[in-house]
Amino acid sequence: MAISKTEKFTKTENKISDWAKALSHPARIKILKILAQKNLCMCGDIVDLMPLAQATVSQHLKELKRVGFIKGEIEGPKICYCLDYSVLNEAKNKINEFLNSIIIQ
Amino acid sequence: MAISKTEKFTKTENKISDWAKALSHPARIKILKILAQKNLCMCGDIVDLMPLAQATVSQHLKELKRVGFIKGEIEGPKICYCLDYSVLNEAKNKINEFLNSIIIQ
DNA sequence: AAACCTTATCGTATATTTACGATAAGCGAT
DNA sequence: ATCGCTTATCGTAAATATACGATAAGGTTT
Repeated sequence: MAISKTEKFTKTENKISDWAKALSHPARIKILKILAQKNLCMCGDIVDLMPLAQATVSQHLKELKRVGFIKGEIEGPKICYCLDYSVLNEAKNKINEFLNSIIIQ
Repeated sequence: MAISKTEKFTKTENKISDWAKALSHPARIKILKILAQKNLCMCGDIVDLMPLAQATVSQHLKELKRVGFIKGEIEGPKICYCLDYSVLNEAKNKINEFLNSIIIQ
């Protein structure tokens, strides 16, 4: 974009769109699914299951971390990723609330 | 991006992320809100309520039309936009279903 | 410490997104 | 037909996003 117009919109509008942005790539949807199935997951295992290079997966993980959907903890030489259910729940509720508010009159 | 990797992901992963992409800008969240309040809305009225130039608003409307969240009908010289509740409902349900599937074990 | 494994970051290329002014395209009224 | 109004599209600039190989950074093991 040219210049960010974040300040022209409300906090809620920015929050909803920011969560949506984190969900706006199929790779990130797939990563969230993988983490949901395994509960805890070594970074390397995620990379193995993804059709993308390690560096690219790392970038997607960073974006998911940015909004707080996942957390990573150092486990020796590896990193153990897991979902942050409280943030995911908040996002789920607020997105749902928003969509309901525009659908139901 | 370099090369699109859409074919490497499932139809559902692509669908969810595509809906999320449409919601990934505060301007588009605001446009949906405006349309929800007014039910029907002339394009010009939307432009007047947005902190962006007419050409930019038109681009955002195009993205919302692309995924089917809104429809536009020609009304003489103007264009009347409205929400497509069936598509919005489908998106709401599928996004909610997805988030529930990763939150609830 | 050296070799090894794991993952983040850097550098880079390309595509896409966002934003805007200017213009075109379509309709209504004069 | 021309003028005025409305909105999409074009052209363009700048920012972001996506992808990958290469490298760095940090821990383990030998």
